[in-house]
Amino acid sequence: MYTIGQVSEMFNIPISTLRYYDNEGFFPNMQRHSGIRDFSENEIAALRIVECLKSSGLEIKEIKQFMEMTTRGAETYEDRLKLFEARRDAVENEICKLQRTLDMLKYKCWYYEQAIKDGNEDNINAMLPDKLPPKIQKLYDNGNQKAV
Amino acid sequence: MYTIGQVSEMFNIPISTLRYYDNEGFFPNMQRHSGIRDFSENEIAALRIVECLKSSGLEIKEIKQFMEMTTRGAETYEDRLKLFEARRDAVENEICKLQRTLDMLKYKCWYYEQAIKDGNEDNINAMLPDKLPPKIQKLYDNGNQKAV
DNA sequence: GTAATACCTAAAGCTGACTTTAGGTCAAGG
DNA sequence: CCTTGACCTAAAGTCAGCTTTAGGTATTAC
Repeated sequence: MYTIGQVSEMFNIPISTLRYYDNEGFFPNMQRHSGIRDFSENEIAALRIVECLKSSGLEIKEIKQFMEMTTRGAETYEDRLKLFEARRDAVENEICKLQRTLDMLKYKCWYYEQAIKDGNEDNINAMLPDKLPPKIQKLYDNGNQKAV
Repeated sequence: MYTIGQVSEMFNIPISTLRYYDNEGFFPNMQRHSGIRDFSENEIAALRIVECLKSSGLEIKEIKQFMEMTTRGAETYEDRLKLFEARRDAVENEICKLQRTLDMLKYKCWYYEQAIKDGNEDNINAMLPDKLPPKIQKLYDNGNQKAV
């Protein structure tokens, strides 16, 4: 059993945010003693799922809906599976997108290293769009790919 | 040369957003003819950089500062390099974090597949926290890792 | 016995990133 | 010649996700 202050420290989440989450219904079974919240292992587990769903890009109101599902037991297993599958696919997609962003950023690092050496951007710009050194060309092309 | 409507179509960005970006100073050298914006290859390139910096997690006002730097020429090469290096590191970090999220989501998919087969979560919960099938255990452990 | 600390609520406030509104210009088509 | 469509501006509005404020209770520390 933990107090809100302890959970705040453990997870590095402001107390105000934990109370906000509680108001949103993220801890449907949380107990209280004389008004004070009791975070049990149950709520800790819920919070971990909340963090996971949040970093997968799910909105607060959708997390709320998921928490409602968990209170409805076995009849929502299928829906919950579908939700996690959709989140899994979304995150896989997001990782691909970030990989392209990363390649673009690496290209830009190379670009400015060269510009610093040369004192200007003329040499580099003369190589665009397809006469860059092979490794850099790859970063550049990959970084400029359109989303699928 | 493109009109705002053409750029909007090309990039799938609302016209209102392009005008907002212009007001924020993202196209410092854009020309106009009798009030109407002329997007040249220059602005197209700027927009690509904006998109890249945005998906790296940079805020609008910081993108604005970057655009100011580009207008100050060679004296800001070092600063621009530092910015891109910082963004590169941030995105590498974000990809790692999303990889952990992804493992957690995959674990949850397995979890609900099992729950559907079993009709309840009892068998699975009896395996927690360290008696899961090896592959699943890996996803679970990795997904529960704390950020570095 | 009073002061500091950790908890509580409801409601208002804030920030970022747009988007919508209300009103206007200008060129081409029927 | 008038209406349709694509452009323009400044300013107000929206939405998510918190955070702050104002006011209160309960326990421990000196």
